[in-house]
Amino acid sequence: MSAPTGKQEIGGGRAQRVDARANRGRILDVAEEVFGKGGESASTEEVARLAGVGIGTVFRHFPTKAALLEAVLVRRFDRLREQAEGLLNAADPGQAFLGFFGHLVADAAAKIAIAEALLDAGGDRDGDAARASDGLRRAVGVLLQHAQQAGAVRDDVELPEVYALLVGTSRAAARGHLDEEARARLLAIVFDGLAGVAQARR
Amino acid sequence: MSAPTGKQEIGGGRAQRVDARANRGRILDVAEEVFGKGGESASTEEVARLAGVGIGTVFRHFPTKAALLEAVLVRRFDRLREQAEGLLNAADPGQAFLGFFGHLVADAAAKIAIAEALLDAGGDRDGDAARASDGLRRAVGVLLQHAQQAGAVRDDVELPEVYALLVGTSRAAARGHLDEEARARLLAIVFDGLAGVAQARR
DNA sequence: GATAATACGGAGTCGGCACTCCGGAAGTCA
DNA sequence: TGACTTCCGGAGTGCCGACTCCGTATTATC
Repeated sequence: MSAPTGKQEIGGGRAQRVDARANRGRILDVAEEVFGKGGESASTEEVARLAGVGIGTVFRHFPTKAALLEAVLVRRFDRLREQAEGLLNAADPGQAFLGFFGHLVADAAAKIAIAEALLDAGGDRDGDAARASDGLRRAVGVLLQHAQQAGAVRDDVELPEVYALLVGTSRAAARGHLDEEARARLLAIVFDGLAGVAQARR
Repeated sequence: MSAPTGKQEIGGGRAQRVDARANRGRILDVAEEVFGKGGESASTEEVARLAGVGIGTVFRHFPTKAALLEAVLVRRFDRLREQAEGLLNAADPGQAFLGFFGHLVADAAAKIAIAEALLDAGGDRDGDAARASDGLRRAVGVLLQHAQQAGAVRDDVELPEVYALLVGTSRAAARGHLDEEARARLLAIVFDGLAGVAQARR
Protein backbone atom coordinates (compact mmCIF):
# COMPACT_ATOMS: atom_id res chain seq x y z
CA MET A 1 0.00 0.00 0.00
CA SER A 2 3.00 2.29 0.19
CA ALA A 3 4.03 4.62 -2.58
CA PRO A 4 6.20 2.96 -5.21
CA THR A 5 9.43 4.70 -4.40
CA GLY A 6 8.90 5.67 -0.82
CA LYS A 7 7.41 8.65 0.88
CA GLN A 8 5.94 11.00 -1.57
CA GLU A 9 3.42 13.69 -1.05
CA ILE A 10 0.03 12.63 -2.20
CA GLY A 11 -2.40 15.25 -1.04
CA GLY A 12 -0.87 18.47 -2.29
CA GLY A 13 1.63 19.84 0.23
CA ARG A 14 5.35 20.09 -0.31
CA ALA A 15 7.63 17.57 -1.96
CA GLN A 16 10.05 15.44 0.04
CA ARG A 17 13.43 16.98 0.72
CA VAL A 18 16.31 15.59 -1.25
CA ASP A 19 18.46 14.79 1.77
CA ALA A 20 15.58 12.81 3.22
CA ARG A 21 15.25 10.76 0.08
CA ALA A 22 18.98 10.16 -0.06
CA ASN A 23 19.01 9.02 3.55
CA ARG A 24 16.15 6.66 2.90
CA GLY A 25 18.04 5.05 0.07
CA ARG A 26 21.23 4.75 2.08
CA ILE A 27 19.36 3.18 4.96
CA LEU A 28 17.81 0.62 2.65
CA ASP A 29 21.18 -0.26 1.16
CA VAL A 30 22.81 -0.65 4.54
CA ALA A 31 19.87 -2.60 5.91
CA GLU A 32 20.11 -5.05 3.06
CA GLU A 33 23.77 -5.50 3.83
CA VAL A 34 23.34 -5.76 7.59
CA PHE A 35 20.29 -8.03 7.59
CA GLY A 36 21.95 -10.02 4.84
CA LYS A 37 24.88 -10.74 7.07
CA GLY A 38 23.45 -10.95 10.56
CA GLY A 39 19.90 -11.96 9.87
CA GLU A 40 16.94 -10.12 11.25
CA SER A 41 18.46 -10.29 14.69
CA ALA A 42 20.84 -7.54 13.67
CA SER A 43 20.00 -4.35 15.54
CA THR A 44 18.43 -1.29 14.03
CA GLU A 45 21.08 0.76 15.74
CA GLU A 46 23.78 -0.90 13.68
CA VAL A 47 21.92 -0.06 10.52
CA ALA A 48 21.74 3.56 11.62
CA ARG A 49 25.41 3.69 12.54
CA LEU A 50 26.61 2.19 9.28
CA ALA A 51 24.28 4.41 7.31
CA GLY A 52 25.71 7.42 9.10
CA VAL A 53 22.39 8.61 10.50
CA GLY A 54 20.74 8.69 13.92
CA ILE A 55 18.32 6.05 15.05
CA GLY A 56 15.51 8.54 14.92
CA THR A 57 16.04 8.96 11.22
CA VAL A 58 15.72 5.27 10.58
CA PHE A 59 12.47 5.09 12.49
CA ARG A 60 11.08 8.17 10.79
CA HIS A 61 11.49 6.53 7.41
CA PHE A 62 10.38 3.10 8.55
CA PRO A 63 7.98 3.13 11.49
CA THR A 64 9.06 -0.26 12.77
CA LYS A 65 11.94 -2.62 12.30
CA ALA A 66 9.58 -5.01 10.54
CA ALA A 67 8.64 -2.29 8.07
CA LEU A 68 12.31 -1.73 7.30
CA LEU A 69 12.87 -5.39 6.72
CA GLU A 70 9.82 -5.58 4.53
CA ALA A 71 11.00 -2.66 2.44
CA VAL A 72 14.31 -4.43 1.92
CA LEU A 73 12.58 -7.61 0.87
CA VAL A 74 10.20 -5.86 -1.49
CA ARG A 75 13.04 -4.14 -3.28
CA ARG A 76 14.93 -7.37 -3.61
CA PHE A 77 12.00 -9.44 -4.80
CA ASP A 78 11.10 -6.82 -7.35
CA ARG A 79 14.61 -6.72 -8.75
CA LEU A 80 14.73 -10.46 -9.11
CA ARG A 81 11.32 -10.53 -10.73
CA GLU A 82 12.42 -7.93 -13.24
CA GLN A 83 15.45 -10.02 -14.08
CA ALA A 84 13.25 -13.06 -14.56
CA GLU A 85 10.83 -11.17 -16.74
CA GLY A 86 13.71 -9.92 -18.81
CA LEU A 87 14.48 -13.50 -19.72
CA LEU A 88 11.01 -14.29 -20.99
CA ASN A 89 11.89 -13.79 -24.63
CA ALA A 90 15.28 -15.43 -24.50
CA ALA A 91 16.27 -17.49 -27.50
CA ASP A 92 16.89 -20.58 -25.39
CA PRO A 93 14.22 -20.93 -22.67
CA GLY A 94 15.98 -23.87 -21.07
CA GLN A 95 19.18 -21.91 -20.74
CA ALA A 96 17.21 -18.94 -19.49
CA PHE A 97 15.57 -20.92 -16.73
CA LEU A 98 18.68 -22.73 -15.59
CA GLY A 99 20.71 -19.58 -15.87
CA PHE A 100 18.31 -17.70 -13.65
CA PHE A 101 18.34 -20.57 -11.20
CA GLY A 102 22.10 -20.48 -11.01
CA HIS A 103 22.13 -16.73 -10.73
CA LEU A 104 19.77 -16.79 -7.79
CA VAL A 105 21.80 -19.43 -6.02
CA ALA A 106 25.07 -17.56 -6.48
CA ASP A 107 23.38 -14.38 -5.36
CA ALA A 108 22.00 -15.99 -2.24
CA ALA A 109 25.44 -17.26 -1.36
CA ALA A 110 26.55 -13.68 -0.96
CA LYS A 111 23.54 -12.50 0.96
CA ILE A 112 22.97 -15.43 3.24
CA ALA A 113 20.47 -14.32 5.80
CA ILE A 114 18.46 -12.21 3.43
CA ALA A 115 18.01 -15.06 1.04
CA GLU A 116 16.66 -16.54 4.16
CA ALA A 117 13.69 -14.48 5.08
CA LEU A 118 13.66 -13.48 1.49
CA LEU A 119 12.79 -16.77 -0.04
CA ASP A 120 10.99 -17.66 3.12
CA ALA A 121 8.09 -15.34 2.68
CA GLY A 122 5.23 -17.57 1.87
CA GLY A 123 3.89 -17.93 5.33
CA ASP A 124 2.82 -14.35 5.78
CA ARG A 125 0.03 -13.96 3.32
CA ASP A 126 -0.22 -10.22 3.58
CA GLY A 127 1.96 -7.21 3.37
CA ASP A 128 4.02 -5.83 0.53
CA ALA A 129 6.75 -8.41 0.92
CA ALA A 130 4.33 -11.26 0.38
CA ARG A 131 2.95 -9.56 -2.68
CA ALA A 132 6.42 -9.01 -4.10
CA SER A 133 7.31 -12.59 -3.31
CA ASP A 134 4.29 -13.79 -5.22
CA GLY A 135 5.32 -11.70 -8.18
CA LEU A 136 8.75 -13.32 -8.25
CA ARG A 137 7.26 -16.75 -7.87
CA ARG A 138 4.94 -16.22 -10.78
CA ALA A 139 7.79 -15.00 -12.96
CA VAL A 140 9.78 -18.11 -12.14
CA GLY A 141 6.71 -20.16 -12.97
CA VAL A 142 6.56 -18.70 -16.44
CA LEU A 143 10.26 -19.30 -16.99
CA LEU A 144 9.72 -22.88 -15.92
CA GLN A 145 6.83 -23.38 -18.33
CA HIS A 146 8.86 -22.09 -21.21
CA ALA A 147 11.77 -24.33 -20.30
CA GLN A 148 9.44 -27.30 -20.17
CA GLN A 149 7.93 -26.48 -23.54
CA ALA A 150 11.45 -26.30 -24.93
CA GLY A 151 12.14 -29.75 -23.53
CA ALA A 152 14.91 -28.56 -21.24
CA VAL A 153 13.03 -29.49 -18.08
CA ARG A 154 10.98 -32.61 -17.59
CA ASP A 155 7.25 -32.18 -17.84
CA ASP A 156 6.18 -33.93 -14.70
CA VAL A 157 7.49 -31.34 -12.26
CA GLU A 158 5.51 -28.41 -11.00
CA LEU A 159 6.29 -25.02 -9.61
CA PRO A 160 5.99 -25.79 -5.90
CA GLU A 161 8.76 -28.36 -5.79
CA VAL A 162 10.92 -26.46 -8.23
CA TYR A 163 10.60 -23.33 -6.17
CA ALA A 164 11.35 -25.27 -3.03
CA LEU A 165 14.41 -26.70 -4.68
CA LEU A 166 15.49 -23.24 -5.70
CA VAL A 167 15.08 -21.96 -2.18
CA GLY A 168 16.80 -24.93 -0.63
CA THR A 169 19.71 -24.89 -2.99
CA SER A 170 20.19 -21.19 -2.46
CA ARG A 171 20.28 -21.64 1.23
CA ALA A 172 22.57 -24.60 1.01
CA ALA A 173 24.96 -22.65 -1.14
CA ALA A 174 24.75 -19.74 1.25
CA ARG A 175 25.48 -21.59 4.44
CA GLY A 176 27.12 -24.69 3.19
CA HIS A 177 30.60 -23.23 3.02
CA LEU A 178 31.04 -24.61 -0.46
CA ASP A 179 33.88 -23.61 -2.68
CA GLU A 180 33.35 -22.66 -6.28
CA GLU A 181 33.75 -26.18 -7.59
CA ALA A 182 31.49 -27.82 -5.07
CA ARG A 183 28.78 -25.30 -5.85
CA ALA A 184 29.12 -26.08 -9.54
CA ARG A 185 28.76 -29.78 -8.85
CA LEU A 186 25.75 -29.06 -6.65
CA LEU A 187 24.08 -27.21 -9.49
CA ALA A 188 25.01 -29.98 -11.89
CA ILE A 189 23.16 -32.49 -9.76
CA VAL A 190 20.09 -30.32 -9.54
CA PHE A 191 20.06 -29.43 -13.22
CA ASP A 192 20.49 -33.04 -14.13
CA GLY A 193 17.53 -33.93 -11.99
CA LEU A 194 15.44 -31.17 -13.50
CA ALA A 195 16.35 -32.18 -17.02
CA GLY A 196 15.27 -35.68 -16.17
CA VAL A 197 15.77 -39.05 -17.67
CA ALA A 198 14.17 -38.19 -20.97
CA GLN A 199 16.73 -35.48 -21.58
CA ALA A 200 19.63 -37.66 -20.56
CA ARG A 201 18.68 -40.36 -23.03
CA ARG A 202 19.03 -38.18 -26.07
CA MET B 1 33.20 -32.71 27.55
CA SER B 2 29.90 -33.36 29.28
CA ALA B 3 28.92 -36.75 30.62
CA PRO B 4 27.26 -39.01 28.08
CA THR B 5 23.80 -38.98 29.53
CA GLY B 6 23.82 -35.80 31.52
CA LYS B 7 24.84 -34.92 35.01
CA GLN B 8 26.31 -37.85 36.75
CA GLU B 9 28.48 -37.99 39.77
CA ILE B 10 32.05 -38.61 38.86
CA GLY B 11 34.08 -38.08 41.99
CA GLY B 12 32.32 -40.24 44.57
CA GLY B 13 29.50 -38.37 46.31
CA ARG B 14 25.85 -39.18 45.94
CA ALA B 15 24.02 -40.14 42.76
CA GLN B 16 21.65 -37.76 40.99
CA ARG B 17 18.09 -37.81 42.22
CA VAL B 18 15.62 -39.52 39.96
CA ASP B 19 13.23 -36.58 39.76
CA ALA B 20 16.09 -34.37 38.66
CA ARG B 21 16.99 -36.76 35.87
CA ALA B 22 13.37 -37.00 34.78
CA ASN B 23 13.07 -33.23 34.70
CA ARG B 24 16.19 -32.94 32.63
CA GLY B 25 14.80 -35.33 30.08
CA ARG B 26 11.46 -33.58 29.95
CA ILE B 27 13.14 -30.22 29.48
CA LEU B 28 15.17 -31.59 26.61
CA ASP B 29 12.09 -33.03 24.94
CA VAL B 30 10.13 -29.83 25.30
CA ALA B 31 13.07 -27.71 24.18
CA GLU B 32 13.38 -29.76 21.02
CA GLU B 33 9.73 -29.19 20.38
CA VAL B 34 9.75 -25.49 21.19
CA PHE B 35 12.96 -24.59 19.42
CA GLY B 36 11.84 -26.78 16.56
CA LYS B 37 8.75 -24.69 16.14
CA GLY B 38 9.78 -21.19 17.06
CA GLY B 39 13.47 -21.26 16.35
CA GLU B 40 16.07 -20.23 18.84
CA SER B 41 14.20 -17.02 19.45
CA ALA B 42 11.70 -18.97 21.51
CA SER B 43 12.04 -18.04 25.15
CA THR B 44 13.47 -20.23 27.84
CA GLU B 45 10.47 -19.39 29.95
CA GLU B 46 8.18 -21.09 27.48
CA VAL B 47 10.29 -24.21 27.63
CA ALA B 48 10.01 -24.19 31.40
CA ARG B 49 6.27 -23.64 31.33
CA LEU B 50 5.57 -26.41 28.85
CA ALA B 51 7.89 -28.74 30.71
CA GLY B 52 5.98 -28.00 33.89
CA VAL B 53 9.00 -26.76 35.81
CA GLY B 54 10.24 -23.39 37.03
CA ILE B 55 12.77 -21.35 35.11
CA GLY B 56 15.32 -21.94 37.81
CA THR B 57 15.16 -25.64 37.12
CA VAL B 58 15.92 -25.18 33.48
CA PHE B 59 18.93 -23.04 34.23
CA ARG B 60 20.21 -25.43 36.85
CA HIS B 61 20.34 -28.22 34.31
CA PHE B 62 21.63 -26.06 31.49
CA PRO B 63 23.67 -23.07 32.63
CA THR B 64 22.78 -20.97 29.60
CA LYS B 65 20.20 -20.97 26.87
CA ALA B 66 22.96 -21.77 24.41
CA ALA B 67 23.91 -24.83 26.42
CA LEU B 68 20.32 -26.04 26.32
CA LEU B 69 20.17 -25.57 22.59
CA GLU B 70 23.45 -27.35 22.19
CA ALA B 71 22.25 -30.29 24.25
CA VAL B 72 19.20 -30.56 22.02
CA LEU B 73 21.34 -30.50 18.91
CA VAL B 74 23.79 -33.06 20.21
CA ARG B 75 21.04 -35.49 21.02
CA ARG B 76 19.49 -35.04 17.64
CA PHE B 77 22.73 -35.37 15.70
CA ASP B 78 23.66 -38.44 17.63
CA ARG B 79 20.34 -40.11 16.93
CA LEU B 80 20.61 -39.43 13.24
CA ARG B 81 24.17 -40.66 13.16
CA GLU B 82 23.13 -43.88 14.83
CA GLN B 83 20.44 -44.37 12.24
CA ALA B 84 22.94 -43.78 9.46
CA GLU B 85 25.41 -46.19 10.96
CA GLY B 86 22.68 -48.76 11.26
CA LEU B 87 22.36 -48.71 7.49
CA LEU B 88 26.02 -49.42 6.82
CA ASN B 89 25.52 -53.10 6.20
CA ALA B 90 22.31 -52.81 4.25
CA ALA B 91 21.87 -55.18 1.35
CA ASP B 92 21.30 -52.34 -1.10
CA PRO B 93 23.64 -49.41 -0.38
CA GLY B 94 21.97 -47.21 -2.96
CA GLN B 95 18.61 -47.73 -1.37
CA ALA B 96 20.14 -47.20 2.03
CA PHE B 97 21.61 -43.86 1.09
CA LEU B 98 18.56 -42.54 -0.70
CA GLY B 99 16.30 -43.87 2.01
CA PHE B 100 18.24 -42.07 4.68
CA PHE B 101 18.19 -38.93 2.59
CA GLY B 102 14.44 -39.11 2.30
CA HIS B 103 14.04 -39.90 5.95
CA LEU B 104 16.04 -36.87 6.97
CA VAL B 105 14.06 -34.62 4.70
CA ALA B 106 10.72 -35.86 5.98
CA ASP B 107 11.99 -35.54 9.52
CA ALA B 108 13.12 -31.99 8.98
CA ALA B 109 9.72 -31.10 7.60
CA ALA B 110 8.26 -31.82 10.99
CA LYS B 111 10.90 -30.00 12.97
CA ILE B 112 11.44 -26.96 10.84
CA ALA B 113 13.51 -24.59 12.88
CA ILE B 114 15.60 -27.26 14.49
CA ALA B 115 16.58 -28.73 11.18
CA GLU B 116 17.68 -25.20 10.78
CA ALA B 117 20.32 -24.62 13.37
CA LEU B 118 20.71 -28.32 13.39
CA LEU B 119 22.05 -28.82 9.96
CA ASP B 120 23.56 -25.40 10.12
CA ALA B 121 26.24 -26.20 12.58
CA GLY B 122 29.38 -26.15 10.58
CA GLY B 123 30.35 -22.61 11.30
CA ASP B 124 31.02 -23.10 14.97
CA ARG B 125 34.03 -25.29 15.01
CA ASP B 126 33.91 -26.09 18.69
CA GLY B 127 31.49 -27.34 21.24
CA ASP B 128 29.67 -30.60 21.55
CA ALA B 129 27.16 -29.75 18.87
CA ALA B 130 29.86 -29.26 16.27
CA ARG B 131 31.42 -32.55 17.25
CA ALA B 132 28.12 -34.34 16.97
CA SER B 133 27.47 -32.65 13.66
CA ASP B 134 30.79 -33.90 12.36
CA GLY B 135 29.91 -37.40 13.43
CA LEU B 136 26.69 -37.30 11.46
CA ARG B 137 28.43 -35.85 8.46
CA ARG B 138 31.01 -38.59 8.48
CA ALA B 139 28.32 -41.25 8.69
CA VAL B 140 26.55 -39.76 5.71
CA GLY B 141 29.87 -39.71 3.88
CA VAL B 142 30.29 -43.44 4.36
CA LEU B 143 26.74 -44.09 3.18
CA LEU B 144 27.48 -42.03 0.12
CA GLN B 145 30.66 -43.94 -0.67
CA HIS B 146 28.86 -47.23 -0.46
CA ALA B 147 26.09 -45.97 -2.71
CA GLN B 148 28.64 -44.83 -5.23
CA GLN B 149 30.45 -48.14 -5.18
CA ALA B 150 27.11 -49.82 -5.82
CA GLY B 151 26.57 -47.55 -8.81
CA ALA B 152 23.47 -45.95 -7.38
CA VAL B 153 25.04 -42.51 -7.18
CA ARG B 154 27.27 -40.98 -9.80
CA ASP B 155 30.96 -41.01 -9.01
CA ASP B 156 31.81 -37.41 -9.68
CA VAL B 157 30.01 -35.94 -6.70
CA GLU B 158 31.56 -35.40 -3.31
CA LEU B 159 30.31 -35.10 0.21
CA PRO B 160 30.23 -31.30 0.51
CA GLU B 161 27.70 -30.73 -2.24
CA VAL B 162 25.68 -33.79 -1.35
CA TYR B 163 25.48 -32.67 2.24
CA ALA B 164 24.54 -29.18 1.16
CA LEU B 165 21.85 -30.65 -1.03
CA LEU B 166 20.59 -32.69 1.88
CA VAL B 167 20.43 -29.65 4.11
CA GLY B 168 18.84 -27.48 1.47
CA THR B 169 16.24 -30.03 0.54
CA SER B 170 15.37 -30.58 4.15
CA ARG B 171 14.87 -26.94 4.71
CA ALA B 172 12.91 -26.51 1.53
CA ALA B 173 10.62 -29.33 2.52
CA ALA B 174 10.27 -27.84 5.97
CA ARG B 175 9.34 -24.35 4.99
CA GLY B 176 8.15 -24.80 1.48
CA HIS B 177 4.60 -25.67 2.44
CA LEU B 178 4.70 -28.65 0.13
CA ASP B 179 2.06 -31.31 0.15
CA GLU B 180 2.93 -34.97 0.13
CA GLU B 181 3.02 -35.27 -3.62
CA ALA B 182 5.11 -32.20 -4.25
CA ARG B 183 7.63 -33.42 -1.71
CA ALA B 184 7.80 -36.74 -3.49
CA ARG B 185 8.42 -35.02 -6.80
CA LEU B 186 11.07 -32.86 -5.16
CA LEU B 187 12.88 -35.93 -3.95
CA ALA B 188 12.50 -37.52 -7.36
CA ILE B 189 14.30 -34.62 -8.97
CA VAL B 190 17.12 -34.75 -6.47
CA PHE B 191 17.51 -38.51 -6.63
CA ASP B 192 17.50 -38.39 -10.38
CA GLY B 193 20.25 -35.82 -10.28
CA LEU B 194 22.26 -37.86 -7.83
CA ALA B 195 21.87 -41.02 -9.88
CA GLY B 196 23.19 -39.11 -12.82
CA VAL B 197 23.22 -39.53 -16.52
CA ALA B 198 25.16 -42.77 -16.45
CA GLN B 199 22.46 -44.39 -14.39
CA ALA B 200 19.66 -43.04 -16.55
CA ARG B 201 21.24 -44.41 -19.72
CA ARG B 202 21.12 -47.99 -18.59
C1' DG C 1 18.11 36.87 3.09
C1' DA C 2 13.93 35.97 5.76
C1' DT C 3 10.59 32.61 6.96
C1' DA C 4 8.46 28.43 7.37
C1' DA C 5 8.21 23.65 6.65
C1' DT C 6 10.79 19.49 6.96
C1' DA C 7 14.28 16.44 8.68
C1' DC C 8 17.91 15.17 11.90
C1' DG C 9 20.35 13.38 16.18
C1' DG C 10 20.53 10.87 20.12
C1' DA C 11 19.32 10.81 25.06
C1' DG C 12 15.62 8.68 27.29
C1' DT C 13 11.64 5.33 28.00
C1' DC C 14 9.72 0.86 28.10
C1' DG C 15 9.26 -3.99 27.70
C1' DG C 16 11.11 -8.46 27.31
C1' DC C 17 14.24 -11.99 28.24
C1' DA C 18 18.42 -14.37 30.04
C1' DC C 19 20.05 -15.39 34.29
C1' DT C 20 20.45 -15.30 39.84
C1' DC C 21 19.17 -16.38 44.55
C1' DC C 22 17.22 -18.40 48.47
C1' DG C 23 13.45 -20.21 51.35
C1' DG C 24 10.96 -24.25 51.23
C1' DA C 25 9.72 -28.96 49.30
C1' DA C 26 11.01 -33.53 48.35
C1' DG C 27 13.96 -37.45 47.79
C1' DT C 28 17.59 -40.46 50.06
C1' DC C 29 19.82 -43.09 53.52
C1' DA C 30 20.16 -45.01 58.21
C1' DT D 1 10.92 -41.83 61.21
C1' DG D 2 14.52 -38.48 61.42
C1' DA D 3 18.51 -36.17 59.58
C1' DC D 4 20.67 -34.73 55.70
C1' DT D 5 21.28 -33.65 50.94
C1' DT D 6 19.57 -32.41 46.66
C1' DC D 7 16.38 -30.03 43.98
C1' DC D 8 12.66 -26.91 42.95
C1' DG D 9 9.83 -22.51 42.18
C1' DG D 10 9.50 -18.07 40.83
C1' DA D 11 10.21 -13.25 42.32
C1' DG D 12 13.93 -10.22 41.43
C1' DT D 13 18.02 -8.14 38.70
C1' DG D 14 20.44 -6.33 34.86
C1' DC D 15 20.95 -5.63 30.15
C1' DC D 16 19.78 -4.92 25.53
C1' DG D 17 17.15 -3.43 21.82
C1' DA D 18 12.90 -1.33 19.73
C1' DC D 19 10.75 2.90 19.68
C1' DT D 20 9.66 8.16 21.20
C1' DC D 21 10.40 13.09 21.70
C1' DC D 22 11.98 17.52 21.07
C1' DG D 23 15.54 21.03 20.56
C1' DT D 24 18.46 21.96 16.70
C1' DA D 25 20.00 21.92 11.87
C1' DT D 26 18.95 21.86 6.98
C1' DT D 27 16.34 22.63 2.97
C1' DA D 28 12.65 24.83 0.18
C1' DT D 29 10.03 29.09 -1.04
C1' DC D 30 9.49 33.92 -1.99
